Amino acid sequence: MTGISETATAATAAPADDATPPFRYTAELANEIELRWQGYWERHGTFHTPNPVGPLSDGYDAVPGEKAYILDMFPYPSGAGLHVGHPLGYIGTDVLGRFLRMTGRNVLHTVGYDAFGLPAEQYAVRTGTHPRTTTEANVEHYRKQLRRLGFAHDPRRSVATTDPEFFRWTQWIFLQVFNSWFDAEANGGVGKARPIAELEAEFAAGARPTPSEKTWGELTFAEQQKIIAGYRLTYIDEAPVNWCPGLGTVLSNEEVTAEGTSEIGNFPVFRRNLRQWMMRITAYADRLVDDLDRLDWPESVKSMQRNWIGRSTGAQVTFRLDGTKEYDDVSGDTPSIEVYTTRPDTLFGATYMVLAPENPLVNRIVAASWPNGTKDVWTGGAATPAEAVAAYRFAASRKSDLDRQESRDKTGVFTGAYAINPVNGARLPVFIADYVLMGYGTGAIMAVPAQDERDWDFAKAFDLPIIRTVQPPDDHDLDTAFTGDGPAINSANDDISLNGLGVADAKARIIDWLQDKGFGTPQVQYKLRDWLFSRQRYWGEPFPIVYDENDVAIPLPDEYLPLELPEVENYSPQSFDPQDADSTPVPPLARATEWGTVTLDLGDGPKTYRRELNVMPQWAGSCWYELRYLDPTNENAFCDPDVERYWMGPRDDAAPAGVKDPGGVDLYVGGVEHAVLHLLYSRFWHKVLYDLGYVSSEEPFRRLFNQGYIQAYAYTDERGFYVPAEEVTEEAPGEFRYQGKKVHREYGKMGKSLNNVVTPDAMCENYGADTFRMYEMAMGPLDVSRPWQTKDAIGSLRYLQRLWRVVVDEQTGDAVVTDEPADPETRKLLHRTIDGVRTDFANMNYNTAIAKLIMLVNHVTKAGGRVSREVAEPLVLMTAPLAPHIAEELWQRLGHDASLARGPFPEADPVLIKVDEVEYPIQVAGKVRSHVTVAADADAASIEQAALADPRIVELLAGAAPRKVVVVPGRMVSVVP
RNA sequence: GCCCCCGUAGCCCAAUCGGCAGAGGCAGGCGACUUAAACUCGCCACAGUGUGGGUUCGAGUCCCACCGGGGGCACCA
Repeated sequence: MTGISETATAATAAPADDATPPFRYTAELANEIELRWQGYWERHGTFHTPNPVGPLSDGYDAVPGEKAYILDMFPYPSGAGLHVGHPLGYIGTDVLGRFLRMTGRNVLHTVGYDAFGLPAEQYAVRTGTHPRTTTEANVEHYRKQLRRLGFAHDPRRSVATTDPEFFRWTQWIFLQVFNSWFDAEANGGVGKARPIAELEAEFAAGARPTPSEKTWGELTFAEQQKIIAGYRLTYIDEAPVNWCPGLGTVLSNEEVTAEGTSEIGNFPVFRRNLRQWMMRITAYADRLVDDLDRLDWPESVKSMQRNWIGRSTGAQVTFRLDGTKEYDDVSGDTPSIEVYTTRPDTLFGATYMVLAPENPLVNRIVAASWPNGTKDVWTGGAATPAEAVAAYRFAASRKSDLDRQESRDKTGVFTGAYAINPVNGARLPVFIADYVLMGYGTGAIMAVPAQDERDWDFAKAFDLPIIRTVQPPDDHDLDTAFTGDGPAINSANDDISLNGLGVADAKARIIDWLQDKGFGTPQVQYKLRDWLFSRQRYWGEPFPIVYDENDVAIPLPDEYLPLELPEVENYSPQSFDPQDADSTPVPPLARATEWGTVTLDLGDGPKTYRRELNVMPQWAGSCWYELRYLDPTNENAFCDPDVERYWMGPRDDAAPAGVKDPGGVDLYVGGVEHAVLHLLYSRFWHKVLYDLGYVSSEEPFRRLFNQGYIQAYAYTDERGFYVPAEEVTEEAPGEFRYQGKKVHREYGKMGKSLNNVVTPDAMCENYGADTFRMYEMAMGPLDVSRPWQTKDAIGSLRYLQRLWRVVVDEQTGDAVVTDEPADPETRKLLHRTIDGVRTDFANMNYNTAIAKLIMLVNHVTKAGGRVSREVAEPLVLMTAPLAPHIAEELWQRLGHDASLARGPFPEADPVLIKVDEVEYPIQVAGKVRSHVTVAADADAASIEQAALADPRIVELLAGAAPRKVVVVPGRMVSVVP
């Protein structure tokens, strides 16, 4: 925890002094007004949003219009508190929510806290403070900071994932997932989750055969459960996982960077086989990809998810090994190699094969000695294939993922074995090489160097033949592979010819043939792996699972929820040397020895059970929090189905034509960094809940918007130390000084270590929350990143001061508007402004809305004299979503008793927006030469006539008839001489 | 290496379907107010749209190439 107001602030609004008029809108006055109205809103429950049914339904009958569910990605409450970058999205959603509420919508908007997580735990490890203590203090601090900004949040709906009343349902949902399996046949092959009980019934009835000799009834409970575990949507598996000794925990694939380090802390991550909880997210891979098309999301996020799921279609093909070697060591069968390929059309061009070094098949196929025809480069210098393979495997095992990436040079050794190409009987030498990964496909490939760059490189390095089976275009560099489309060549046997076919047709033809002959089948592959769900940490949700004497995982019955964390002496997972790949995780809960075993009566008398000692990852709570906001006090369900249907249910009119609306939150705003973590996990959980009938929406977030980041300049002195950014001055363009000395400017994040943090607290103190909100929205469109410049905020303060003076006399504090009507010009401007501001707000174009408001204020200010109420009131109302406190204050001073939170919002008179005359620019030879003013409803012919009659144009044409005249009604006239 | 997004005034940003490059703000200059300064108010100036081609009557906007910035992916067969 740090002090938040220690930041020095050089540029601030000038303080009020004796010379300042007594009722000027200064920072001091703004602060007084803001605190007062925040108190008012809280006392009156102004932003309590009614549900259609249930305990929060008070006031629902008075709701005038449609609902709108607006959501921010909830924050992790860190000890450092907020800086000015954090609230950007929250202000954006607040402005929209306030605007919609003023126009009659029932707006649900609140904020909660993603409060389980590593920092509080690491702080606990260092200081012994319970993570709950730290977390609750941080949440309190965040609440205060956010409250000060005047958000129209429903405070009753704010939850924290660490509340037992919240994680009780996180655990409950986990159990629903545990008690479900994915029936891929269901729903016309789309597949859906179904209760495990239905699966057990199928086994028991014999409708589904057991994978053993015995019938279901003959199997023991433990044996049955072992079979069932292979179906559950969450299950324990011994599998290669990402073990991060530096953090003392395992991590999901999504939490590991491409460099093979942990996303948090940047520690090395190692692949280890460990027993861990997994979530069968891969069962949903198709739906997760396909349903992206139904979402109103940024294309970049969609493409990141598509990429992560990595669906590809191709074929699995069987290559028989050349049967000259004795393979009767195990089964007597001649082994074969299964490969996955997306290019079965290139089968005729396969010239060798590669197994991943870790592929278990390697042991069986290694030849006793180098066969005839073995080239020197294939042997790795070893005397026998076995030696070469052993040496290569050893070397490969020593390479980290990072090492593998650093060099793309192709390495490998020959196994001494040959496989037979099913399409032409060619003998293909089988290699092992680390460019083939065990974790994808079958861990084996057919290599087609002519149509694959990697295979090309390997073939060149190992002197292997290259056969082109797709005709490259004439301009193709013949020293490279050709991976594009083209007619097949060299691709025929006695039975089938692909020659002349394009890639797609050739694929279809050969797959049919392979299937016909029993050599292969069509196959879909995914990069997505199951989600590793357990963590060796303390500060997370405990699994509601116990184990019986046979190690069978038993779900805790509902009445045992929430299962709370035990008190422990020491919060740290066992700590390890970050480089120690062979260490083994030990969860902190293992220290709670009494808690770890428990005697329960789960139906067959009291028995002793062992508890699960891992906890859930931080993503668990954020997988469903948007549902809890809807019905936060419900003790019987995570959310009432009627409430969910009202706020998130699918609606025909919410999707573009031809798209079946999946439902979900109407607008979800947050940073792009969650593109494949939170946003993929929560979609998965939501789909399970949908399949099980708990929610009516198929997707959690119908529309997603990524806000930009507020970045900041940082300055280093000649020693390289960061100096306080707020005290740096620009002496000349590009020349920056701190205390007279030159400093060097950098651009990037805002952070304590860069000495450039500006807090919302400081902005409120020096300008007021309304100015701060206004400035953040005026800086540019919400989705664009921009640099923070504290001094620029003065412009927003000036606007609010002018608005204030429109209503209030700075000397007396009295309202000064007149009841005289506005002059026609002002009235027209007003209605054009209303029209534009409405559109801009609805599209979240706040910067342009602000520009229009400033124009109107400047217009009436410039005119001098008292401003008509007819203009002043709409101005105040239109400013309200952006700067709600001053707007409430002025609204009251204009004589209104009620809050403006529910409107009215001004409406533009269509008659007044209409223009009756249009000034057309006239271009001659593409250059603007003159202007002519014509009635707005004039037809093209009369516009042309007027333009050609213009003296300047007559002069330019000098009597010649124009070759062509282009008239764009409402726009311009172009004359081609 | 591949893919995506963005380059408009000193700075942050506007500019419907391709139709007069400027809405707004900051900074700057001049002036009013002030004993003075700050605040406030008024007025003013400032770019031809990263570069080079192309399409068009007309290009900031569309197409191609390149340069600069940001992001994603990176042996996924």
